[in-house]
Amino acid sequence: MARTGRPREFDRQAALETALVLFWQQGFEPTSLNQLKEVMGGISPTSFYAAFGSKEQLFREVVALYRSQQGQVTDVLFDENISPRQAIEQCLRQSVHMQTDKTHPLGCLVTMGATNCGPTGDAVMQLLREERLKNFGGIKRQLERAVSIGALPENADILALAATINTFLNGISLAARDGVGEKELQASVGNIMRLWDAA
Amino acid sequence: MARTGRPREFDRQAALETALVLFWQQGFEPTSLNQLKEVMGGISPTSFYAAFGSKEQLFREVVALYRSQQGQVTDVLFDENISPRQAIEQCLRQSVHMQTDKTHPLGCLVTMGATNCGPTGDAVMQLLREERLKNFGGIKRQLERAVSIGALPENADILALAATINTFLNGISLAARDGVGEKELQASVGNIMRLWDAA
DNA sequence: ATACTTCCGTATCGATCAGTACATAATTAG
DNA sequence: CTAATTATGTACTGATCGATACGGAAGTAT
Repeated sequence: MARTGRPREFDRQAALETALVLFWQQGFEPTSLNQLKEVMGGISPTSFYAAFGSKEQLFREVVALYRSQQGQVTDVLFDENISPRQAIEQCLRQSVHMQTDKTHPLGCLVTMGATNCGPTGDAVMQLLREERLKNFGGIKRQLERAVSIGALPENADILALAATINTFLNGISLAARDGVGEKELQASVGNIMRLWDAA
Repeated sequence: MARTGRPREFDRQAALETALVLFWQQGFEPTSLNQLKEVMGGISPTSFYAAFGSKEQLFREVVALYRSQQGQVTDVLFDENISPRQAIEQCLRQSVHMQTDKTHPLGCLVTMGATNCGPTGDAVMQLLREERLKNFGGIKRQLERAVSIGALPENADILALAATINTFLNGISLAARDGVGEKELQASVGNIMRLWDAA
């Protein structure tokens, strides 16, 4: 049974997708309500707030959507059914592929979505930071697992290797936005993985 | 001979320094004139515009100041009087040291100063992008020099190695802001330099 | 002294910010 | 039908954005 009341006249999901693109391009703070309303189908402020609550709540929904779509390239970091080395390499290769895909904004929303924030944007900055730290945690856990199953030697400096991988992963976003191509970045992933083999 | 007219009542250089700190913390767009005027000694809008022209012009001055101070850690990329390997390693180690120094905002202004921009911030974004691409160019030139003097083999994939180093360099800013310590990041530099030795 | 130059503080500009008030339209429930 | 519910469009809120107008203050030049 459809719920009561006047039906919504715009596609909520489609509006979320276009909001995602805008936030991805510009980040949280410089993206204005007017811009959002316009790209979300020219909806009215009343419709916007009735459907999404506030700019920050919309952003949180957008981040969740991103994580379930393009951002799932990092999910493999938490997969314990493949080899640790495969998990890391797949994460990096998929991240490079996704972030250099010109069918959407370059770089990563979690990495770049809220880097320039005034005092009002602290909560949003923290939201994305936690997402990044989750990924860093996933990297570390895969390395620990690698040591525990003998895929990496006991004396490997896995904290340093994890930091190296994490830092490289962070850097992909800016590199992509600065025009570095997928080819060079995939070759760079090959370099990073060579560190694994030498560890 | 002192120049004519009423003398300025605030220290222009000191005001620039405090503006640098604020832009470094928050980035270009979310930093407001009110915030700037306050930290710059509580100067009036008239004094601000007379002395600095506009928010964007102030930012450009701030970037130049940063480049001449903290940002000079990358100048070594253009030094042809030391070995190419030393140039790269010094750049990375100094960058890590500077960007994790808690006496000023974490990360790098050139990397993070204008990542979230609306349509009005394009010029500033481009300014920092060009600074980053200059550094990337310096990395590439050092690698070419290394090949030319036999410090790297002829068949080394220097474009891939340059992209790896550049991407890592980009990533240091976010890593530092997310709380990764200097120790782990210096160890990561050691890892990156291992790629050089294996090239 | 007077002109000239430069900086100062206050008050304010139009535009835009995120968010709301209010009356109305469209649907379901009874 | 009426009531209840939910969405709609228009108009508008106070706050803040970057930037300016204007008159006076403080210095130098002659």
